[in-house]
Amino acid sequence: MGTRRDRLRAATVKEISETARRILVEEGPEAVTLRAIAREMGMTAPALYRYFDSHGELLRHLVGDLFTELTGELRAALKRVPHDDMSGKFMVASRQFRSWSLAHPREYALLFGAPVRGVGEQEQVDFAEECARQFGWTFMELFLQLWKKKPFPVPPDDEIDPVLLPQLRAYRDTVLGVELPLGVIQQFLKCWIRLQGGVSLEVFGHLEFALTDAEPMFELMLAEIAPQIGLTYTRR
Amino acid sequence: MGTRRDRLRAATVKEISETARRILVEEGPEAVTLRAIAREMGMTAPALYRYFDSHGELLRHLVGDLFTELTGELRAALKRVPHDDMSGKFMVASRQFRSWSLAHPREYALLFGAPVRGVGEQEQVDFAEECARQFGWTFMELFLQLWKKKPFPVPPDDEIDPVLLPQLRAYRDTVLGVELPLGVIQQFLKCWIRLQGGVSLEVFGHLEFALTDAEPMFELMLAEIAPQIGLTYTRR
DNA sequence: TGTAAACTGCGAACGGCGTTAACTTCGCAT
DNA sequence: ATGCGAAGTTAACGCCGTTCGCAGTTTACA
Repeated sequence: MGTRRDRLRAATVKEISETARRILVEEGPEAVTLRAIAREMGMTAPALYRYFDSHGELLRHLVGDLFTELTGELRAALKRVPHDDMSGKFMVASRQFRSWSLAHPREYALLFGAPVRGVGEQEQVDFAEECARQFGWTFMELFLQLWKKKPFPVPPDDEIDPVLLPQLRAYRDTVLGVELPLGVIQQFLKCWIRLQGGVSLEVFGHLEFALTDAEPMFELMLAEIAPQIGLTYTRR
Repeated sequence: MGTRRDRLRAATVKEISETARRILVEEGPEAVTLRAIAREMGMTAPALYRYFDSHGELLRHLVGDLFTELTGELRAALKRVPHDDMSGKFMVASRQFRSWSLAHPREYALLFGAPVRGVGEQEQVDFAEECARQFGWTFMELFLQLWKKKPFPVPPDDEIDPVLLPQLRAYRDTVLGVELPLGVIQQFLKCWIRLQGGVSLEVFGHLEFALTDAEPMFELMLAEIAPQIGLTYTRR
């Protein structure tokens, strides 16, 4: 398997990814064209079809890489927090997510923006989708640790919206495959929606009508969420 | 002003807008091309330049129209609520915003998605921007009425983050031009971020990893927000 | 009323895009 | 050494936004 051609091929794939990434950062998502990538590499566009079936698949691969990078940074940041400091872990994960998003708005748009034509359609088992799952699991895992270590009050099943209940159950049993009250998942979703919702608005500039620096609002949100899940808010 | 040519011109502008809108709805944002619009109208693409300086400006005009439509629907819905029922007004406005967004995902992406190249750059005083302001004011106005009619507790200035304080003050004095505690604006932003943040995630499909129908989560959010601003949550 | 200006459309063209097809070149296994 | 398949090329097709020059029509004014 270690044949010379295989190594060359792997190197080329890597160079394509890196080139695409650089163009994305420097010139924005719409500049990530096959011809631009090829040009930058001293190749021609059709040659890229030896490595990716289409422009969309190349972008999807890029999305996967970005998810992996983001996940890596989150996990690295989490590791730097003492194992028993769950409040610290939650704060760090949330703030790190926001930081990465603000530092990489182009990339963020690709990962969490409106689904883009040519990126959305998956063929069979998707690489990018798996990376996204990894990312999601990072937060979910943290949340589960949180609850297992120091259970916070969650609503019993019969107080959860009957439309929501089966959805939560399906998600728990099919995707998560863990045993825990559905109220925990409801609480997780509530928190995650606030977190990512807020970050999305900020990254896309939809708070600029009133704010030049939305960090205080983000911290305010953290301070409001923390006690809901049995944590104590700690300043940066 | 009522010259024959002026009337024809106005009619053409209107037809262009409607055609663009129809293509947007039926085939998605990336299908709204000058050539497609012209084709559908029995014209050629260069002719459209007699009416809009560029593709981007045409899209910006479309954005303005969409904002106006959305604002109109919100105001109409608000009018159907008794004047003194502020809880009802808040619920209706929030739910109507979500409904419109879910019913018009393509349009929503154009209005509230990641800033699109060619749409973002404005030249001089912008039509779309003014329409967006109108939309924003609809919610802000409701919020002010809310507070004036039945003031809810808001943090005093010296409890607001010192980084946030001047931003809120600038927004109140420069944009709003009304007299009210800065804590009210902070509270408004907190609510608006939750509202639009949640709707954005849902419309863009970023809750589908766990939910097929996010309405219960939206209602849960409303139920949590309502008491924070002196309202009582009412079911749909 | 005659005429010049302004407006509105057209076709052709430029460069860029994704993608396909035919063709060459070169690495590598038998 | 030969033959096969991988990796690259060029040429082409049909899209796209945009510009230019030209025609026909409407308007405004002397």
